Amino acid sequence: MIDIKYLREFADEIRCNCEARGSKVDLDQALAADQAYLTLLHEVESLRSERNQTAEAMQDGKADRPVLIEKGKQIKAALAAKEVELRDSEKTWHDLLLQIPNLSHPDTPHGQSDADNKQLRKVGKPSKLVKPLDHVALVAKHNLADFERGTKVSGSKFYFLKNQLAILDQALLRYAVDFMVKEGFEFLITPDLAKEEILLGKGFLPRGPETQVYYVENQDLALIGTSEITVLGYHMNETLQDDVLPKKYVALSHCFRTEAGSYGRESYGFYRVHQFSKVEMMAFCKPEQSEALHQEFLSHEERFWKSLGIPYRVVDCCTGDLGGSDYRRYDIEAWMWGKEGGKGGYGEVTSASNCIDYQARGLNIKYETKEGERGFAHTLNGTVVATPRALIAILENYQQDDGTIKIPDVLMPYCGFSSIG
RNA sequence: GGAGAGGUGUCAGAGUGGUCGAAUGAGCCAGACUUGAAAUCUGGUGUAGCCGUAAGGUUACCGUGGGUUCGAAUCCCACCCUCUCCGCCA
Repeated sequence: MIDIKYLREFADEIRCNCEARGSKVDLDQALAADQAYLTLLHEVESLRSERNQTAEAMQDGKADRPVLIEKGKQIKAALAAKEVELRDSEKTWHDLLLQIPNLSHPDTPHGQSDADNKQLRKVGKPSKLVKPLDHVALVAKHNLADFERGTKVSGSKFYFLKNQLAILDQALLRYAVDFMVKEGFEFLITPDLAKEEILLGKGFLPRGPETQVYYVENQDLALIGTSEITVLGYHMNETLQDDVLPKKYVALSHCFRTEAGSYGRESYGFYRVHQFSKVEMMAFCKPEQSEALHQEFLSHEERFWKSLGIPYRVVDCCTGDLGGSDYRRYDIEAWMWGKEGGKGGYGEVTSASNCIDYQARGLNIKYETKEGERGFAHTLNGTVVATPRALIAILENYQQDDGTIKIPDVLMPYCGFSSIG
């Protein structure tokens, strides 16, 4: 959530930022709602003050009791009506406020969509293959997954992982966890469901036609789309002492996304599915620490993908491609032979975001220094690896001309085999 | 799932209709005493919104949400959570 005081003071800057990000929120409406809310707040508070004074006058017993009681009744009635107005007004105001996206880093490239993202570097080269297959063909060739039965059991975009690929999936997740634990990250396996209030605090849009979230019927629960939600919730309503900051976690969870409205080539095979597993970095820190931590996250991601031997590129996401809570985001895109109709291309495998205080404000996560300085913490998140999407990159880049698939060196100890087929 | 107990400030723990943002103790901070420390003494010590240059004022917060009342930490209702016992279960 954006800082309302900042909005009041720098409305024009926010307006420009909303435009750059392609946000449809009506700022004037939000500002008007804020004014209306404040006016009502003053009215309600002065009525409450009057009520309190009347009740106090009652105690000393000097005044005329029946008169005071009558006055109290009148205040009560007036207050009841105003409080309803106040509550409505607050909801309107809050709903609008939630739609305002985060500020953008000054160096963030301007653009409309992911096509305008700025490539920072390319690392590694795709190996030369006579006739590279895409992962769907490789999976079929080696009996590594079952999409048809996934659909039969759970619907489209569900799958079963099978045999060596299922082992590889586990190996990759475990390798990623070990990789981050070595860096001093605290390991969490989180719940796969979270309360709706946490999703709201994080700034996810609530139940509605555009939602990406699976809700549990008759319960205040949703399946998480990322462990970012549960790890943020972990410190919700807490004040973190600065001697423990930055706090760095590596979290493992399943992730569930409805992927409403996404069809076609981008959802081919494992690329876009309803359920996946993800190893995610999360950090909570003081404001002055977040930029360096963001770079650190990116460097962990790059070292991880380099260690797998997968060619990739890094992009600095443009304003139009940023999520609502992102202040700045870097994506790593891995080489995949199945992209661009078999010619090969880069597909997103990680993203690292600095959300500054946007998420912390919504979830009430603060920091406090010994000197007594208090404020909202900064939060960051970054993917280490998500499966099965990452498996696409491994299968397609490690296939050999003889039809077998090699296992990346670093994963062999986790797999117990060195090739498939 | 059943029975019982309970949820109050950093912690422990009082408070059963007004004088309670909340006793008392501990902790913490500052000061006094001391060569230093301990002990002792004195003072201070929650968060957030709004108004205000500030001093300060005001509102809200005693698990959550409703209700009763002129007035609620205190009474009523619902829910959540914790603990103990029983049952069930990977």
